[in-house]
Amino acid sequence: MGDKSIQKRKYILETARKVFMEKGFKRVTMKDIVEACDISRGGLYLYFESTDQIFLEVLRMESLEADDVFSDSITEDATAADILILFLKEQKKELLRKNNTLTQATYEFYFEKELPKKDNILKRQFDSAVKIIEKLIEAGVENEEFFCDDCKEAARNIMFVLEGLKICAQTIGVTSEMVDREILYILKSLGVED
Amino acid sequence: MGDKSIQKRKYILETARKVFMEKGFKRVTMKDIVEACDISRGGLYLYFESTDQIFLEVLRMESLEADDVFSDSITEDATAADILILFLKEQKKELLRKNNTLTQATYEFYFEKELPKKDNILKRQFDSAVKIIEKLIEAGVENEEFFCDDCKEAARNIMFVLEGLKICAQTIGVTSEMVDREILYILKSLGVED
DNA sequence: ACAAAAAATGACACGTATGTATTTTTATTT
DNA sequence: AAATAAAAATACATACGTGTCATTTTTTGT
Repeated sequence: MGDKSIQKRKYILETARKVFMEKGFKRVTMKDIVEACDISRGGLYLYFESTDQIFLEVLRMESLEADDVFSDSITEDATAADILILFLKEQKKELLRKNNTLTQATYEFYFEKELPKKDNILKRQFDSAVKIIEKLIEAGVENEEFFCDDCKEAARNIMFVLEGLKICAQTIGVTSEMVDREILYILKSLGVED
Repeated sequence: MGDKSIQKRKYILETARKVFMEKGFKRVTMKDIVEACDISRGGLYLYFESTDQIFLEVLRMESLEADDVFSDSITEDATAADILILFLKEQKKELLRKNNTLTQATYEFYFEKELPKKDNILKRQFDSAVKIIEKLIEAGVENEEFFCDDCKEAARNIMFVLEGLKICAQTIGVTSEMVDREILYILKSLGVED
């Protein structure tokens, strides 16, 4: 596979990502991707053999980028509380994005595929986020910024709340104010008085 | 529509419910329901005009039953903490049920239909659960069982955690221990020491 | 028991998604 | 520039889901 082929593969993935963002996972067909990429049906099969494969690769791209944003923010020179707030604000922005269909698409994909619950991209993302938040809280406790008995559990709790907000945003809708209240509640539970 | 028709309608809905529980929403076709009910394609269309309609009615049934279970538990003669623990245990049982595909199906349905976020069954269920938990916490605060500044926000927080656990159970998997730890965390945040 | 009405059936026509195989176009090599 | 290889496009065969409709079966009333 030549350099040009690799470029085209990448182009297809990027275009497909947009399609998934517009339509979710289940409503995207090979035809949709073909049309978005302005290539032929047969051509697409030369690069990918199913929408599943395409979506998985899109997800992989996505998770790499997410990690980057994450590590960028924690290398900032700020207090633990600052970083946590930054992180929560970032999450808020993400989960309030109108028609955040890539999130939907991910859920749909996992629902349909009945993937192994033990080892999948989502789980790895979740676990790594928990670890980072845990470290953050530990640092905050050292600094006496936070008060917390069980940092790991506190970190997990934050992630569950965020997941809850995310799915609610996609189904019953959440307002900016609701998210803010949750963020305040989280901070207060760590003993942060604003 | 005679009494017999009503019976048959009910029979179809109950059978369809099982099908949705096995396959989710998106993978269920009229054919699946027809075969499960052991009736003909045309016959089904006499009672329902789409899988959407069937699913919505199944959901409605479900939400009515859920309300019943709920009010049963709060009429018990017990302390606020007891009732809250009972409720959380009930939720735990529900969310750990292997292949809880009706939950999945509900999400899939809401993803696909892009229903009004303001007024839908899920939202009504969520809001009513928040209200009940809020009342419960208020009662607990009166009793000095709980400590809590903002009962409404605490109630909302509990619901978001539960929603987070629910979606995680369906995608990345959660263990019984993880749920227990969350329940303890919730109780501790209300000042309950076990 | 028979006619009329109601309910149920199964086949049909239509649309759409998939994957492959053949043909055509484009690129590469000598 | 011709021959060969690679890439892309098109057409095709298959499969499946939907909704309707003519026909058959069952139920109901007299």
